[in-house]
Amino acid sequence: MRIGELARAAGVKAETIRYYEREGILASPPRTQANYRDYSPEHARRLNFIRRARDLGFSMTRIRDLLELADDRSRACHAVDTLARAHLCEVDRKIADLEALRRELRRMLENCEQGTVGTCLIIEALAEGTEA
Amino acid sequence: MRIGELARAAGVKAETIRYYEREGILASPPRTQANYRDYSPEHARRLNFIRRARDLGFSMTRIRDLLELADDRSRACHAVDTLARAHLCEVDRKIADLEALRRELRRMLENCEQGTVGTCLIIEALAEGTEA
DNA sequence: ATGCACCTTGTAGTCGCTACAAGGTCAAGC
DNA sequence: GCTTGACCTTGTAGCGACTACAAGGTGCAT
Repeated sequence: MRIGELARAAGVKAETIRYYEREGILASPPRTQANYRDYSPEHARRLNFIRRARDLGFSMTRIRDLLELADDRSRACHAVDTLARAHLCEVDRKIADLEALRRELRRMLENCEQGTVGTCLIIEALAEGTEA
Repeated sequence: MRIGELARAAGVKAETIRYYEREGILASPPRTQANYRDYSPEHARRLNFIRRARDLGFSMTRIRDLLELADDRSRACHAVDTLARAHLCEVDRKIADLEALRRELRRMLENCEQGTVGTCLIIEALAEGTEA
């Protein structure tokens, strides 16, 4: 399997795959005579894992950890649980932050009276900024 | 007002202020004889505006636009409203994405039976990834 | 033999800072 | 007068997770 084919299969760009290899989270595949990367289904599975974890917002560092854990099938799965839980906490926090921000934006927008900028309460809200 | 004082007042680092100047969203102040930046209260107000908008998640590009609008006090405030509304949409979308992600993470975690990695449903959920 | 899609490497750009290095300035204290 | 230390200056490189591009090699069909 060449890089383009794998890329299409996984829904990423070839450059991203090379980037993952450079970063050491996807093993370097063997090369063909023409020096093309030659991927196995195992590579495809691993790339799939990486993409799925990325889509769930795991960082490259966390994914590295997850992959290491995933490779030792006899290990207790407690560590995996811990990583996932830590990630969930981060997501919770991000959502809370964004929701606070949304409330403020909405408040700004509700007060807009569609006059001129000179009396614009949105601009004013931004200019004051002592009460965030 | 020197850069350090302004930085403390605005709650940013001096480097950040220089960065804003380089990016052209904060005007270059005059210099003292010693070539130190010499800021006026007007600079402080503008920096405050920038920080507040940044804290609300506006991008530098959007802030540039907002500042331009804010400077023309006679202009209709419709454009400001439009920018803020567009930003609110983005925030809404981000929240929705994160909430979907959180649901999935929670589902993964609920199924965890704390066995070994070989049977870990979190790892499996990541490995499969055909149903996101 | 020519064209085209694909592959290779390396480098630089994205965003919003942050960190660091090497040096200049200034006020206070001895 | 001289040192110390806090501050300032510029320029450059790093973060994360890619993305884009350039210059060139390969493979296959026509």
